[in-house]
Amino acid sequence: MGFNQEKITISDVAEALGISKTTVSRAISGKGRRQKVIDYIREHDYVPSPIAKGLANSRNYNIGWVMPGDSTVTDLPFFQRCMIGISEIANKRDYDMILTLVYDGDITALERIVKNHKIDGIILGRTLIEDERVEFLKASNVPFVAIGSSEYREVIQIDNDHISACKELTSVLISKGIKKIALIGGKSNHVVNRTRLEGFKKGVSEQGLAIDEGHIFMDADDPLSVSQAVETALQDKMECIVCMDDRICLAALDCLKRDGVSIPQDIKIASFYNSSLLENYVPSITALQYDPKVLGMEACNALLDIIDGIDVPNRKLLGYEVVLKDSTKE
Amino acid sequence: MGFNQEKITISDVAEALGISKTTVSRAISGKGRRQKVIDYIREHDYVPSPIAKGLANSRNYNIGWVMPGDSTVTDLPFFQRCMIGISEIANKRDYDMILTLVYDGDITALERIVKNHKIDGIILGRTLIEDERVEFLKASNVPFVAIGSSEYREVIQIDNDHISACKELTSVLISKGIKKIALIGGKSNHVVNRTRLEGFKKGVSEQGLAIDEGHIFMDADDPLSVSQAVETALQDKMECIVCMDDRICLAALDCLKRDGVSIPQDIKIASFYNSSLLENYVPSITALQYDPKVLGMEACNALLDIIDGIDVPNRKLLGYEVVLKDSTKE
DNA sequence: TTGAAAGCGCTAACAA
DNA sequence: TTGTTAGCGCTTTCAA
Repeated sequence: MGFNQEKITISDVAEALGISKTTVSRAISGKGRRQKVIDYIREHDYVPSPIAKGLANSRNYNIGWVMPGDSTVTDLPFFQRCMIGISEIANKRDYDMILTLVYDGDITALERIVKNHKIDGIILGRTLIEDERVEFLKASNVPFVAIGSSEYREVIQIDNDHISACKELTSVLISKGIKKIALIGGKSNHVVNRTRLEGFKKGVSEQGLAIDEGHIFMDADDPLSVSQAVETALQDKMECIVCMDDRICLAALDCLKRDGVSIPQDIKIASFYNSSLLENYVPSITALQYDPKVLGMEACNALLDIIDGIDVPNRKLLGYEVVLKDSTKE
Repeated sequence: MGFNQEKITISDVAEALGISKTTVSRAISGKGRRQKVIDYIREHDYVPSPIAKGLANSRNYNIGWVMPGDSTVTDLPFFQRCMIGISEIANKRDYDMILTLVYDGDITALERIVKNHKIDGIILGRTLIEDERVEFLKASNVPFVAIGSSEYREVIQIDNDHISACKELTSVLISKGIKKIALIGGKSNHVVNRTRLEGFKKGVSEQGLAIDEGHIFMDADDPLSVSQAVETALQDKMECIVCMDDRICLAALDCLKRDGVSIPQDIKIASFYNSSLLENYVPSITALQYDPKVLGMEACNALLDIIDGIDVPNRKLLGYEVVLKDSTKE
């Protein structure tokens, strides 16, 4: 059973050294510090079995990384970067990552790893306003953290500081003299979009402008809706279009190009999220810059801390950069 | 330790029913069939601990899915689709998937899951001509299968039938009267690219044309190389450009658009790989169509069969579709 | 500090 | 068909 390999166990080590398993175990876990043992296991490269270890203290040294199975091309790079951060930290702390795909309205895959006790904790990849995954996890008492903010107060959250970031970018734009500013946003049941909207409004208010609800286009998550929003913005002679994410921004840019509108002469444009998709665009696009990898690392550290019984803050917000480029030049 | 939950064990079930653990165990694994037991465990929703089960028969009911950590935006959708197929089958067969990112020249993450016995087998995400991952896995005696072909004979491989597919598409194009045909390909140390090249040449030969090595541009894995290749093709008045994958095709289309070359009037274009990136292009692009999800499913089934001691064929090739669209219209 | 022994929850001989 | 027993490889009381 299993694949053959030099299966040297803790008993072997104990026997070879003429001491008890207990001593070996202690030496390994840093309690007893017997150099002999350390040397021996290194030399014979003995690796403790995580399965046995798991059985002994009901853990399996795996965490679950839950990603929406229906992620679009544009989401993927973000999740990939998070994932890199997660697995880097996980491995460093001797954990591995079980990847689970869940779909809207079907969380069976999540239920299975929890019920089967395949994981010691879970990292949630994106949060919704009403999130059945969160509900389920709370009910089943599994340690978990969410990447992205959540309205559920008790949930441990790691997020970028979208509010401050969006507020700042908006504010900076307005302070450059822009008065008529439109916002095109994605699905409003994604927490992140709500948060960005909030930041935007704060930025507008901060600069003493009125919120122009007529030019805030939410739920524009397909090219057609974006196109309609852009057309309206053009007709109403808006000076700047702010897009909530890279995909929307790209769609908007497409429309503008199609219509022969030049940037930034005819209209300015900016994005609340930068990504590889947007990076090489000409003209260069003013955008907020985050680091999803760090998000993953922080989330993983938080989760493992919780598992280890260490207290972690309920909410951690990470930094951002406002990067001004040609698309908003005077 | 671990999160609290109604931890009902096999002993509890045995005691409650006044029978032995063995009988319960057998009933569960379908040996003994005692309806009483089945009913009881369903009712009290008892879930056997995979950790204990694992310890007892040295398995952990996890498979490793090894993906290149430095995948580009264009690769991601392919891997995602594979992944969906893998986890679907894995879950169905009561396994979970540990995701491991490896980098060119750094396979430590792979080594760790193997050495730590965290997985019962491995699926490799892409194959290289000289593959240190393959070397390592062979040496360490872990069951594994590769998605994509490999030159290592003994390796179990699941792949699309690229040779036939590329041959057929090439052949079809030529049979429509095209004589001067250029090929732009990616990294030649990727097995898939070698295979596609081979299929292309076969198609050309099949139609009685000579291989025009001067217009086969390999290792064009950046926009600049693609651009140079396209320019050469245009200068030399090629009638058709065939691209090895969607990314290259997209880059080529960019060049053509930039140069004001119209498709298919001025030049025809086709791709050996279709994807969501290419799908909505105008004009529609002639391309080969595969299903990465099926690839994942087949790979997973093969791996689990191997783990279960069932023989599987060394090589399995999946189907494809040649989809002719506007980009190659007369 | 060290070791003997029990136990984590399951499976697999071996007997009955 | 059923039960008894002995592990799987580790951690952790509890004494020494």
